Amino acid sequence: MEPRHRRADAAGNRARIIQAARAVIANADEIKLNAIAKEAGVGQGTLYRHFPTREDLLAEVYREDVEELVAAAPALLAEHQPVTALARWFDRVADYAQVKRGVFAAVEAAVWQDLAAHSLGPIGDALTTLLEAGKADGTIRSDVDARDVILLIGCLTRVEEDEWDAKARHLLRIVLDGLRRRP
Amino acid sequence: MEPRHRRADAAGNRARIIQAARAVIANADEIKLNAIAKEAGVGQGTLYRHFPTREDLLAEVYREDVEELVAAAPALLAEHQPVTALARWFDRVADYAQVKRGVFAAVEAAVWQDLAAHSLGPIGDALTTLLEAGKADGTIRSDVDARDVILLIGCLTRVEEDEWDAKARHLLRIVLDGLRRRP
DNA sequence: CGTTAAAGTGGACACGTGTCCGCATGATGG
DNA sequence: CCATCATGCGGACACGTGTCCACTTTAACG
Repeated sequence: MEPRHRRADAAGNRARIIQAARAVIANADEIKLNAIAKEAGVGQGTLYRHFPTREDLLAEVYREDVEELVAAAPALLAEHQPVTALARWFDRVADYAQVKRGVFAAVEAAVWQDLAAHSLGPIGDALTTLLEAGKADGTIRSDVDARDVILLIGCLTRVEEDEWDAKARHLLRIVLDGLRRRP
Repeated sequence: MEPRHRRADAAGNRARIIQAARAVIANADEIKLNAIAKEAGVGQGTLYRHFPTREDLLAEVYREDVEELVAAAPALLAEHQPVTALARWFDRVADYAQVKRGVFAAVEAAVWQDLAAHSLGPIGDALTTLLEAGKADGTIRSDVDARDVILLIGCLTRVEEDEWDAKARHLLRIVLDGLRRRP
């Protein structure tokens, strides 16, 4: 009486949807869900059951990038002072968002969806690690949490392509300064 | 061969659309453009010609609030030190966004649409006034402009209703600290 | 194997957005 | 007052999103 798990074909469809999504994202500049469904050779109902929201799909497509970002946090902490580590991590975020352009917004949406569900999610955990280290040595203000930072980082979503280089890191620097403990 | 101005009826329709928008916003919690058109007794084509985007319409509906916000800047500067004035102005923003809830996002969208058009727009001008005063007396970092701040403030858009009181001002405070000149 | 019921499917459908264009309307010059 | 035609109207339409449900497939069990 095990939960009567899964259906091999369902997993196949799921995989094919992700693959199709990658293809569409790579080739078209528009990301239309129904186009992805068609490309994958499934009905839209199938797509929407596997990925209830557009964000769910994109988050899955870019899961690896997210994992990389998450893994970077402890690594940076091992090498740098907490505030420096946080600064470097912000740099990574800027790099990621620069290349992945439109997708950043969607992934971010997925992240704070996690937050709404009272679970921080992987990115939130990574951030918490960085923030706690900074609080512990007194360089980060004690009244901030991962959620605050994710919200603040969200402003990158609005930065236009052609001003990215000029604005993104600059904005993150301002945020970082805001997070520092006031002397 | 004067520009062959106007059409009295067009102005009337425009006014009726705004009125209808107010009604819909007040009564329904959903803001559907076609519902507004219907309420106003005009076709959707008419609505879309007068207000090409949803933001244009909402910005018009809340023009008064925006003007109030704009007017507050110089008034606050007359009474307080620049940083304090900026802090108070942020408070106003928080108040406004708290009451106008969903609309804040749209108005903000309209604002940075202005920015994209290389004109700061009224809000941008108000912010510039505040920032310049702060730079002049050395309390605000010199490398920020109104656009940066508008982008940063944009994070309020994502704050949920039920955590507004706890988060909004807190986030604005962090931003403000980020804007301060580092001692 | 055959049965059975849950798991899964896919496309039709409802909805909101935004565009487009043939038609009417009202200001203007005669 | 009438003729003219730019200005403006409005609704039909195309499109993308997301939902729903009658039907099919899979795999556990006898």
